[in-house]
Amino acid sequence: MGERYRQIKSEFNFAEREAEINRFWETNSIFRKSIENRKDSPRLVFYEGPPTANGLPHIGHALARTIKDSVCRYRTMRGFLVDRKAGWDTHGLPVELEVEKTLGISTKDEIEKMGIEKFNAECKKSVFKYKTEWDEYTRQLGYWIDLSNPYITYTNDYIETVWWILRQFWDKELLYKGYKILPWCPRCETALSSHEIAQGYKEVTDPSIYVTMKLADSDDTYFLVWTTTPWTLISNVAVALHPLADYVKIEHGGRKLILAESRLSVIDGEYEILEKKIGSEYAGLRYRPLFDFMPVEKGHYAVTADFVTMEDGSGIVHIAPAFGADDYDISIKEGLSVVQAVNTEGHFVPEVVQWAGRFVKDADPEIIKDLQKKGLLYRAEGYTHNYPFCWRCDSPLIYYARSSWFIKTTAIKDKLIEANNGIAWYPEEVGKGRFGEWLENNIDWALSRERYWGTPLPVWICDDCGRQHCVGSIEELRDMAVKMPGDLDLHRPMVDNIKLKCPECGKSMNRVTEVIDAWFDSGSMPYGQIHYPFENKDEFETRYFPAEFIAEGLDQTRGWFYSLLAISVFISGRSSYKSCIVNNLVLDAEGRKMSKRLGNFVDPKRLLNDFGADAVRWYLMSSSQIWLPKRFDREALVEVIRRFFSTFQNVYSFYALYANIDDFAPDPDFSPVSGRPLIDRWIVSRLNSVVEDSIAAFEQNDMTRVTRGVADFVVDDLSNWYVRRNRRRFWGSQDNADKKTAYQTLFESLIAVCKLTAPIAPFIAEDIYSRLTGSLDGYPESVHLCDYPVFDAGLCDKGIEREMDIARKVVELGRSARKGSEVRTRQPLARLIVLGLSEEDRKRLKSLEDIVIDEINVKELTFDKQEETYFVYKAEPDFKRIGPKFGSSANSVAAKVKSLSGVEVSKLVSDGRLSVTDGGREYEIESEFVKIKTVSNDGFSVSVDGHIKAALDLKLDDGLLAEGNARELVNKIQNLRKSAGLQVTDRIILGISKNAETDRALGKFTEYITGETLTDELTGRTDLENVQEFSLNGEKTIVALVRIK
RNA sequence: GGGCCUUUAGCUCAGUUGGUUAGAGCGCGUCCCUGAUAAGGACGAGGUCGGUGGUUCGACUCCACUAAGGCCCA
Repeated sequence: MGERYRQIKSEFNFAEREAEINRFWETNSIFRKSIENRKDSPRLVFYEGPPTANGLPHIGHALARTIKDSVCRYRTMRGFLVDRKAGWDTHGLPVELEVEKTLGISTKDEIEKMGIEKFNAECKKSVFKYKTEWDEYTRQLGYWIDLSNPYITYTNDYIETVWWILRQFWDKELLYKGYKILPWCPRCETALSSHEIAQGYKEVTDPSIYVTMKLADSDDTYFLVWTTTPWTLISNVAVALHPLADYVKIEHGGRKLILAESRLSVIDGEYEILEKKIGSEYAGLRYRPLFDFMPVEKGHYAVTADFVTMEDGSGIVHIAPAFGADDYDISIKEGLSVVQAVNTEGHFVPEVVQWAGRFVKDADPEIIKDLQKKGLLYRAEGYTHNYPFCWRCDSPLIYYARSSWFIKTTAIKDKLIEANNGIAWYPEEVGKGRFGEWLENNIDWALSRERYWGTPLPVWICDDCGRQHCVGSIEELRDMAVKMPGDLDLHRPMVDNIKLKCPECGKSMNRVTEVIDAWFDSGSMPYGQIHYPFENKDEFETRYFPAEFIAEGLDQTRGWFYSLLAISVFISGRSSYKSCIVNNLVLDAEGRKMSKRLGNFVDPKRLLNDFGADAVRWYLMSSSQIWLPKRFDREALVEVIRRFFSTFQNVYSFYALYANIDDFAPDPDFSPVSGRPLIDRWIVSRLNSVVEDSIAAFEQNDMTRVTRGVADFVVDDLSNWYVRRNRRRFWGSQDNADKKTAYQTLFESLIAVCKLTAPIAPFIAEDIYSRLTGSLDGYPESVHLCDYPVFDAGLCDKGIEREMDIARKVVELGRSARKGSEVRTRQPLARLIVLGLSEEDRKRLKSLEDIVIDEINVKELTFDKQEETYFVYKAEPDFKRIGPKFGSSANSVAAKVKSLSGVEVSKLVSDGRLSVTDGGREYEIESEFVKIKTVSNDGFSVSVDGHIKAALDLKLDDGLLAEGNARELVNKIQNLRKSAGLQVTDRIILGISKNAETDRALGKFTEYITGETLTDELTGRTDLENVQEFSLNGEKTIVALVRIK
């Protein structure tokens, strides 16, 4: 026997097979060839969102990467050149945090003490801490991306591009220094930008307290003031009321309180309203401060502000300009003092003697207690709301007045919105909804970070004349530098040490100390990855920009999607990506977010080892739409293997088993599809329909539809119908044309399935493909070097598909009827009668009658219209419906329904209603009131599906019984052969005991029995080596056999 | 408080422009097949399509309100 097609070993393991394929790809540079192959083809630009390698990859990365890889592979197979350059995001707080942890330090003081140079050196080392794991993960997942030449955001080239971009903003006066209230991380001691705080909202319960502030010129009147941040009370300078809202002064518990009328519900117990005024009438009223740690030059009186709401609190809010954007704006307007009782680490300053050095949030309970002691606390409770936390270190953020550098994105807001409208978002809602909303509410990008490991902000300021200059290239730096270091590294502290000569006054200029938001780095990657414009300037628009697509998780909406858009809209006037595929989170099996706290992370490495990358990839694409939150389900993953992969492999194994015996080599010229049998033309047509739909789905980035369509085809059509129906064609020992045609059709189908599957399950596709083509000439060495299948309308015949649908439907009905009759399939029956088909469908079915006859094991397929010959309709009352309609007479109606004749029920079914008279009363029965059943007439077994009915004629005659017995005997003999351990090719001597039933079988079917069972000698002996006794139609029967050596 | 999304069988999910009887896989039950065989297949049970109201001859589908959950933002 030849081994033209390598069989799949039964002990094979997915992960091992994939490792082997990976070696094949690497040894033969398949990835590189897949790109070089297309060197004369149109380019399709793809951008890789850079991960950070100082954390381990998780299952969510597998989702985004599978999408990216599948689309890129698909596009390559469709004839595009798709460059895929990897990238690493290397700057920023997460890196610094990791290093602090390793060094056992936690403040900026400690960093500066050890020296920025040393600290940054550690950061640089730490950046690729898990690079090995990432590379291995990438490889194991089968993610084809060029890891050999990645862009790295910390290189001088990359930073130079970022500087150049910043310089463009500078020249347009869109890079500025401002003083604003910013979300501030007290642990990291730096401000965060809006897209950073967007990453870290959490629901928490904070104190919600009402304090009383005594009016300055009254002994018993107080403002009732609400706040959720007690620690800011120490920096209080004013209280604010809504100018137009109604406020009341009430007598309550022995004192007078002022609060909003609509917030009186916060008062516990009795009160009396003394006066009612609008907010503005209280403006200017002075009050006595709760605390006097901090001097206040101007303040401690009531102001009015539109932002005061009547939704919660008392309608009077406390104002601390240093800790709230609204508060700060008011203070500017009113000229109030800004009191800052908190340092950059979030601790109280020394002046706040009582709590000096305490972290403000920790001091809250004590402050509340203190107020209570002084009798100034009216009420304290909890307030549950979403509060921002640092997205990396998890500290609660505080709003804090700070100077910072900004990019004036609000100046290009309209352009951002316009550019966004031109992006094709998948799914659409993300772009139009979530991202669009975000852009509508755009605020300036807080760019600077008072940190160490990042792209230094290239702004120098003259010590003397104050002139500011933004450096846009290394060359410019060199030109302006007083002294350049030899071995240039564009990081702190080396850059800090470079002084420039002021072009204005000639004095020395120093760099500002800030570095920039790492999101600006990653958003610069279309330019930075090729060192634009210092290199690749001319090819930029033709080869590198914009990307046809990018694909990342939903969490990048405010992150990378935004930074990419903001930068490219400004630099290039349009979006750097034409389409964007957005995937949702991978949740655990209970639908909860995977988190360290819950410990419910799925270990991706283990997953890949246990099930293989293909299964993980296919599962991620097929289980649900990628834009829905995905519940990770191990069982479903196993099911992918069982249903699709195993079936696919099984079909291959079947092909290989027989094609090896015949040493078959495909030759399409030998049998053009048009000349092949109907069932071959059918499977080819189905295949083409799947090709057409897969392409359409891929074009919409709908990988879910692709996977489902392909899997259904392989399982339902190719395996369960085409192969099963055609087994006998492959068995024949003669080498005839029909067998070759069957091989040819199955070969072509398998090759096509390999190609269809290749983008999403690249390993199994490659494996089967290489087994199929390994011994053949003229095939590319890898499925990934092939073109994606092309839809051939000429081979797609919806008529044939419709025919087969009907045939399969009738077969199903026949089986159902078999089941109802309890006549086993082995017993042939005379005929199956089909009713309810149109003339056209009858004709269609007739052409496939052999299939139906064979599947149902009947001698004949006929058609009829006379339903009553085979079954009668029977109506059963549906009490749930009849009851409400007929009330007390429901029972008599039900009885009438039961007594309806078959003819009457037919009429009811066809007309939907039936007029009846019952006990002199006339009414209508509607078809909704009854459940319709069919009852087979004697001698028939009927099954119904909609308007199609199939009736099995149960009459048996001698001939049918004889054949049934023969088949029963064959079945028993085959079982015996198997249990005796015989090979399928072993010849035997067979003995069958003598009785009426075996005589009947042997009378006509001796040849059939001996042929099927490979019997050389048939005897009546029952004392052979292997014996089986059973009942044949009630007669005790013995079969015995022995292998002929 | 705002935006977006989800809700269909015990579980995971389909359900195309509104159209006869709402589907699949798993699980469950009952069987069949035995030359793809430590495979394969069939049949069956199981659903008031989150709820209420509306539009329509007709609603899982469109509209309004509402409930629960998720993500994001204030």
